[in-house]
Amino acid sequence: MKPTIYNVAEQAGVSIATVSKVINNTGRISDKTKKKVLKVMKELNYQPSVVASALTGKRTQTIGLLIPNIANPFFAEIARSMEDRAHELGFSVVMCSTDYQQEKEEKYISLLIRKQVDGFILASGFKSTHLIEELVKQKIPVALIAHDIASLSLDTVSVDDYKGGYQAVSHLASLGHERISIIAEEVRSNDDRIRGYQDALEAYGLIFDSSLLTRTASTVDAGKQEAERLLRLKERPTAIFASNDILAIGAIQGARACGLSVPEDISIVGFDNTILATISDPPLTTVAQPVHDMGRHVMDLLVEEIEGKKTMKQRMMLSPELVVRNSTAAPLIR
Amino acid sequence: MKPTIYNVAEQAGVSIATVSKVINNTGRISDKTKKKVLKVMKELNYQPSVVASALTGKRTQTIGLLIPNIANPFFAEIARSMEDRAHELGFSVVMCSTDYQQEKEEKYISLLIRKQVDGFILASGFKSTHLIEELVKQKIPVALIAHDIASLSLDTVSVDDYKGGYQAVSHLASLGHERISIIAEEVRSNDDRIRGYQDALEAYGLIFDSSLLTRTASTVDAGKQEAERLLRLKERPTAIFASNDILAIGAIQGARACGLSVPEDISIVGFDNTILATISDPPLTTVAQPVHDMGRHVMDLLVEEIEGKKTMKQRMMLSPELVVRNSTAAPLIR
DNA sequence: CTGAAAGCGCTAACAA
DNA sequence: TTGTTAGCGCTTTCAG
Repeated sequence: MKPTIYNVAEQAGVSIATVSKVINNTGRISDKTKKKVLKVMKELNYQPSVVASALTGKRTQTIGLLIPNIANPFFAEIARSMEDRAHELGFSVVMCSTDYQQEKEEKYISLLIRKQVDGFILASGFKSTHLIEELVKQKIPVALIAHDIASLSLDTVSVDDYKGGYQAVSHLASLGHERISIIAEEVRSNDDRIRGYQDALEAYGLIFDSSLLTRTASTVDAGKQEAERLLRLKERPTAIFASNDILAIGAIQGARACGLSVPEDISIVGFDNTILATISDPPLTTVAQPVHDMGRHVMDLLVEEIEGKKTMKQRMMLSPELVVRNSTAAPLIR
Repeated sequence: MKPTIYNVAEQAGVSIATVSKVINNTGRISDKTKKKVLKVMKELNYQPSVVASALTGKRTQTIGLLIPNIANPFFAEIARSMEDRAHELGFSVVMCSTDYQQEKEEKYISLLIRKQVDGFILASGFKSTHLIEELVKQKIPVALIAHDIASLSLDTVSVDDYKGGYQAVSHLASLGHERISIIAEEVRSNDDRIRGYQDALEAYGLIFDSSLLTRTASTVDAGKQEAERLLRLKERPTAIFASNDILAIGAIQGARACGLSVPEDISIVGFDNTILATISDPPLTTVAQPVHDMGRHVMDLLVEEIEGKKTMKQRMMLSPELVVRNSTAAPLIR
């Protein structure tokens, strides 16, 4: 059997209260007995039970992470950064892929509540706002990553999507492109990227042509289809801003399918700067989200919340950064 | 406060024992009281505490997953399939990325033991064999995925690496390639892929040239470097078998850096069939691991073990399957 | 068919 | 400085 606090107490000739105190470093214990207890714990290879301690009202030291899909590189990379920070702070993370289904969101939240997780991190794509309100009502700490919900006052870490869109399009416009198309994903965060796109156009004196704006699901194929469609327009764009790397890679494929080469005939910029951007051919110019910082910061916010050393909810909006690679160039003179 | 079993007992006018029985569907309860209790549970929105029940010796319904890095697409995809099956079976999974560091392996295992996970799944790249033995000794269920440890009798689901290597190289040889190189990752599972490579060569009457065999770390850059080196050999290979998609993509880049085009001048095949293979340019011919089945099967094995309905450890070796895309072709006649 | 009561391993007053 | 004790929320005999 695994040793319990009773075993070490007995072995050390003290009470369980004393053992508990040395485990948690609380109360005042003489050096001598402390040393003795520590020694016995080591000898018995005693590991305090988190379960038992959680039952007395302490934390489970685990946090629930709800993301759309861990198999998506962007989310996997964010998850990794959160996991690392969580471990540094003494927490474990249980992962739940929701596939954007409210049914799963609900199921996993209630499951994790029963398991007494100390808090939740909800990634972009989380739809069930009413569940968040419920959590707040139950005083369960929640933080948002990679999206913001204006109507709710929550700890939030997101990226400045407007700025990201603006940067991407400015880059293209400053290269000399005048017909710039956008392929956006069908999610809320993309609204800001689109606004950034529009404002950048305007800043460069370009007119916004709604036939150059298209929204679709986030798959390589969808990106390819849309790009092909756009490139078959009578007045085709010379540049495409895709709202994530997957769509951008689809767009590259679409361009090639139309017999165009990237970046000579058409420039393409993505968003996220996932591993996909580095291995694409040509390497993708893309707007990088500071994934590492984002993960670290939400976890910090959430844990502070959990440990009660916070008075206010905090929203952090980090800046994206354009990473120029080889999928963009000046348009050919024609 | 969250309602407890006492609240519902009181509200329903029965004892907590009765409530417990209806929760767990144990013992014999009259339909009438059962219905009443159920009703009260619903009214109070009662959720039994997993923590409390775990303390009485029941399961925590959570399993620990140790993988090298969730940000690596191959592991992310496997993790996803395991997560799905776990949820279907009523378990949660907590993820731990070990970065191939024994220090982390040890830390996470001991952490999860304290949290009373019901079992562990250790993915390829797990090094600390002694820790596994320790788990076995403590009667904690363990299963292995994507690798096998011959010396240990464990539930294991892996892929036939030998066969995968054989398939990859057979494909190349049957296309007419005679100088086939291999870039392998520095991990044990790759030994079998190399044996498959060698045997396939022999089967096609080709001689094994050790200068065409190289081992390296698994990064795009390493793949590129090695490919460049190989392609600068006086008698350069006309095909490269890379032992995973990342290396293969690096190899494609290396080939291009040497002014060669894929697959016209050089054929390249990868391994894993991750998302990377589908977005690479050209799309990568690669050996697919049946990730979905693998995840499902380990989880099934582990859970059976956890629930004690198993008498023997089981090893499953699934077959890989060659997926032919556009990175391979017959060599040019010269 | 139902309930009383003894734990599960640990924490936190409160005494001593 | 150390120990006694009453829970935490649930499961499980064992009586009734």
